[in-house]
Amino acid sequence: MKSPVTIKDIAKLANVAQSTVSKALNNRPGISARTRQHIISIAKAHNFVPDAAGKALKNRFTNNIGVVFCREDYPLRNPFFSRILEGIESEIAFNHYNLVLQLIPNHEETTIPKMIRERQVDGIVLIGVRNKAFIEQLQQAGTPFILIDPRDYFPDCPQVVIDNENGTFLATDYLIRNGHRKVGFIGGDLAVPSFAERLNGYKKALAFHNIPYSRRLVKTGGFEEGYTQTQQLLKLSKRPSAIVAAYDISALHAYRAINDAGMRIPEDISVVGFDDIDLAKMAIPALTTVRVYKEQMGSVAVRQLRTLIHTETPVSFTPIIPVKLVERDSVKKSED
Amino acid sequence: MKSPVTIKDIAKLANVAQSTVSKALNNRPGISARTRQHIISIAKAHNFVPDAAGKALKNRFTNNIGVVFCREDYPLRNPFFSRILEGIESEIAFNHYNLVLQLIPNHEETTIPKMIRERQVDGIVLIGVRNKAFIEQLQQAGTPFILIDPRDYFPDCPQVVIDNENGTFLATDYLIRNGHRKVGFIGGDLAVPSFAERLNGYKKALAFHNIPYSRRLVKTGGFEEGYTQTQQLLKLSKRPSAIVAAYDISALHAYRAINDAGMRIPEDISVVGFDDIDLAKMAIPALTTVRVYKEQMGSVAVRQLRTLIHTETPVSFTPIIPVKLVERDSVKKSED
DNA sequence: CGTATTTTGGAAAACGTTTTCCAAAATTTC
DNA sequence: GAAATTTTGGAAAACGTTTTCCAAAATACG
Repeated sequence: MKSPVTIKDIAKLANVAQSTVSKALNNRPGISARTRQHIISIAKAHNFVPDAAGKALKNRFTNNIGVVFCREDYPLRNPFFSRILEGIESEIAFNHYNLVLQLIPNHEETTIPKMIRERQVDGIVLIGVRNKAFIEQLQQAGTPFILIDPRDYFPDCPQVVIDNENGTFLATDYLIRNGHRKVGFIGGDLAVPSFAERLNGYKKALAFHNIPYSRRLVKTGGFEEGYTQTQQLLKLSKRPSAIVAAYDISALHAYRAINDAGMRIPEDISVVGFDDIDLAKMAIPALTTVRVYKEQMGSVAVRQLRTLIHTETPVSFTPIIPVKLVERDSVKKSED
Repeated sequence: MKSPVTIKDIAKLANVAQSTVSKALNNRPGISARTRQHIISIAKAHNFVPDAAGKALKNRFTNNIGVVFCREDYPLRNPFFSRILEGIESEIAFNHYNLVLQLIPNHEETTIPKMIRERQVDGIVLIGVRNKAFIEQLQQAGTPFILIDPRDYFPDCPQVVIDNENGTFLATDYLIRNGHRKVGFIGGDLAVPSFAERLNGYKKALAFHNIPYSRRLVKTGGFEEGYTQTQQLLKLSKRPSAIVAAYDISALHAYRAINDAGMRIPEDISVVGFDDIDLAKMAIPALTTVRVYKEQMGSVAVRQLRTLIHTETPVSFTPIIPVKLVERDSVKKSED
């Protein structure tokens, strides 16, 4: 590592004081246009770039934003989280911040990451964190933070959420309008609030069309159990003609189960997913699903966080990211 | 943001000098075990954590490692890159470093990212960078760096590479051993060295089995053109009974083309991929492919980089990550 | 031309660490 | 018990910035 050129060097070269260089380079008033130009040109010529550590020490701002995922979610390989990260990244890059990525385990005893305790970041975005103790530590420490799609409710925390209920309402409504009266529902864990919301949307759509809700048509459990959940639905004496999956991943597991049972999509059974991950349109047949604007969630979160960082008394405001039904080929439509 | 507790506060509380606190906390000699313990317990009690900026300023080490991808590769949504990133992340976390993520455009005029010029990172890992000017700037600046799977050859740079040639050799050899004499090859851009290597492996396997190489069986071009490439192969008067795809993504596009042509895998035509991304085993039928140990590439790169950072005169050493053929269900086997 | 005002640039301190050097205290040696 | 040696802890400087405060220089005013 070559020894870098410092503000002191520039001052010497320009025959001025350090403070003058600083003023010139940071557009501070108090020096003439002439000297400012002079200094700027010398700094450029010598490739001067102010040192981040020096700046951070003085300014108390690092220009870094931390992005925290749960390790257990395998956020990097999970296409849903990846897209959120893309949104976060682009917004951070746009604002000339740095993105510090951190995966944390989800134990109750998890302590605040080093990067925060050491004041390496000005604020953090948390995705999928469901650890109450962790959040409380953060609040105590006074670190600005924002939650994306929190798995547990932290009602008094700044957060960005998905319009889950509306999404499954749209999906279920769409199926019913296309002649499906018996609609199954598969998905994850009822203890997860966002999943509970999705189930709710399904129920509301049934109610809206005066179709009685039947517990037997709903299969919950592990996030990845779509295969067995679907098998159970197919075994029912009066099996559903359509399935709403709370996650595209579940829907794709359903695809396999349906395929293995010798049935065809959508001729024998229709499927609608939720999330619109990349695989949805790659699947055969392409999956009709509820699109979640994942990139938007990420970028909105960063924008919110930036105001949190730079404002003294933050106003709590919870953006709800809308959803949209994307019609593809996995639903059999009624003729009329 | 609450004002944090500094080393000065601890010194005051413990009735010692700052320097003594520093020695105690950093296991430096020159103080008695008694005072060391005393100071440590006080520091603990007051949740003292040394400030990163202060440390960096003094030490000239940030404990940050930069990870640089090309924006055009969409590395976050690309499962291949994601897995590399997972490997990088786990190795970085293991060493208590921070990961600073940075996507750069791939123009020739791209300048060194701010995080490097400002000395925010101790070194960087570059993935898929094919920009000569960029690499040269880096060398000039003296930043420690390592390349992963470089798209162009930078022979004198530290790098981690895939055993591409061996991979396609194994794939092609496997097909031939299973009775396939007419084997097609699809993939990306010949200007990309790693792709050229993959093509080479295919040729070598043919030669090994005394099968003449035919240019007509090889379809190159865009990374994502697997669909049309496969269509072309299927249209040949004597169409191949098997296809080697240089990337799993290409293979999955081939799946669609084959499906759309009304043929079945592997009964009518066999397919082998390369990379072993997640979708490979999820595909129907599960894709036989060449596994690349992507996580290992990432972690090896970080390990190499760490020695580059902490050594004065680095020894250039190029780890070649091995590959392995993973048999699944997309190849029709000969009876014998 | 002398005074009042404004503009300009510099000296010094501060941010939170670590490290070097030195003096005082404690211990050993005779 | 004094001298020589070792151990212990403190004062100060340094890392690269920014900011505050002040004095000198330039300009305006009468």
